[in-house]
Amino acid sequence: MAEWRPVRQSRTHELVLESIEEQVLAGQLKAGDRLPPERELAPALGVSRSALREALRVMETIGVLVATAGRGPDAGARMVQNPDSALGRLLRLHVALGSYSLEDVMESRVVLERSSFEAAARSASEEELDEAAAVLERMQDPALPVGEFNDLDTRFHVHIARSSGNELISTLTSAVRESVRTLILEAEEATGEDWPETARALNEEHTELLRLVRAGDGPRAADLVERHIRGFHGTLVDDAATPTA
Amino acid sequence: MAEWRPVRQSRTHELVLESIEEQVLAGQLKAGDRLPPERELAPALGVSRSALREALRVMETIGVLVATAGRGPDAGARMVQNPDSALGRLLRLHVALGSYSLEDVMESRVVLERSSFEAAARSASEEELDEAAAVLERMQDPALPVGEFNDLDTRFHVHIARSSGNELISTLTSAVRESVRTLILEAEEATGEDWPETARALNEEHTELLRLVRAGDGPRAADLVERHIRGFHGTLVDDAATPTA
DNA sequence: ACTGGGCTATGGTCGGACCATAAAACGGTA
DNA sequence: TACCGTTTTATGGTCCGACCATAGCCCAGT
Repeated sequence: MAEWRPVRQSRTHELVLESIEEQVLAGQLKAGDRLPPERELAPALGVSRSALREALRVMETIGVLVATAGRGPDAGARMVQNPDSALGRLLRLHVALGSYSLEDVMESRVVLERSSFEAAARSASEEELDEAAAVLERMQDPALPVGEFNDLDTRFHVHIARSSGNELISTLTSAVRESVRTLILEAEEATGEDWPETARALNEEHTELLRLVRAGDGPRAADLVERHIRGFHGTLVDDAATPTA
Repeated sequence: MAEWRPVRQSRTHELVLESIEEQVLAGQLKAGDRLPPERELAPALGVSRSALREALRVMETIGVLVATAGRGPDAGARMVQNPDSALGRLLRLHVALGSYSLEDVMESRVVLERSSFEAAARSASEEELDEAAAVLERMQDPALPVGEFNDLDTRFHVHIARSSGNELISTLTSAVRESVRTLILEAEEATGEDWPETARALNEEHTELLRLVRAGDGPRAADLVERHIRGFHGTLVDDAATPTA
């Protein structure tokens, strides 16, 4: 006997969603296109404005739509391509809810960033690497607050990912890194007086990473970034296992 | 002079969202917890029910909340962990809108699945691999419709990813594969009378992949899955470049 | 040509009514 | 007491109509 899932028909806003999604998948609704005003579209679809709005909100959450009030050609609901914040929030919440273990997240970072660094060593432009170098420069300041150090750290990694030329991998890298932002931050703050030494060591690794990428040495860069991530996330995983240590 | 982004205060539902997200991040709202009924929560937060509902809809989209009507302990809005469909829809729409090129998607699959197969070769259980084998078994039928073949194909890959033990990577694998589902399907259908031969070749590769995983030969399995993906996605990318070819 | 004040299109919010669903409470009968 | 059908009620889902907020547009007056 087959299994029977409840059919759960209706839920108007889901139908609306399907309808819009269909248009997107069929290519009839492209990035940049404007949707009709809510007050027109709702009756055209035969639903209430509230139901339509809930569907639009979903699209907005996914990062394929923005809505701005007012008048003129830029007002109203427009299709866009902004996956980053959407993916970020999604992973952040799921990590917080424990959908994914820290080990899994660390392993994913390793996989994604090995690829990023290898690709960056192959194809990143001088200009992009200079920007990454500028980020590292700012991280040298020993008086830098931990929070800012952490943000620049993320920025460096994401920058390399972007420079690798693969939009999807760099979006994923950014989202995964951001999902453990507070955890990393807490771990860094917990180092207490050892922080300056930790920061120095991290800076050294980052500098070497950039050097290897510049030298076009993909394999070595990949290996180092793996050690780099395991090194720090590793302590994180350990701390999580023995909280008071 | 620094840049000034519009501050865009309010948007009530976003504030509500932040408030809920805060509770999740603080660990005060865990998977399985129930939220108060909308009619209580809305006034408690000082917002209208509609605004609250839009925030809840966002949470639902992200896959951290489900809402069911009715009475009893299982009714109402509950926190859950269901990232898969959320990520699937997100990537599917973004691929459709052209946020990511086919090359990027293919490259991401390579990166993710190399890791999956390597890990599976290391740690997958006999039982899980038997299930993967059962999927392959069903794909042998030469009379199988292309659509079903495609779905089973996805299932095989996702199954291996799951068996690798990394939830995050397997979720990503599934979502990425699903985002190009229709594209792959169209390509397969376009093979016309060559389809049986194509299917046979794919089956052969799948069988060999499973054999390598069973043998615990991670490196070779990774290399083969890379060739496997590039082989088929490769034609896809080429076709996209020259549509009428 | 400029400037300022109203106009209007558009999304955002609100409150309240009503519908749909599913469990729980109830009550009657064997 | 055990069962079964009916009613109640808690809960999300939908709809409507009003009003608020925002930002470009239009036009009158200088």
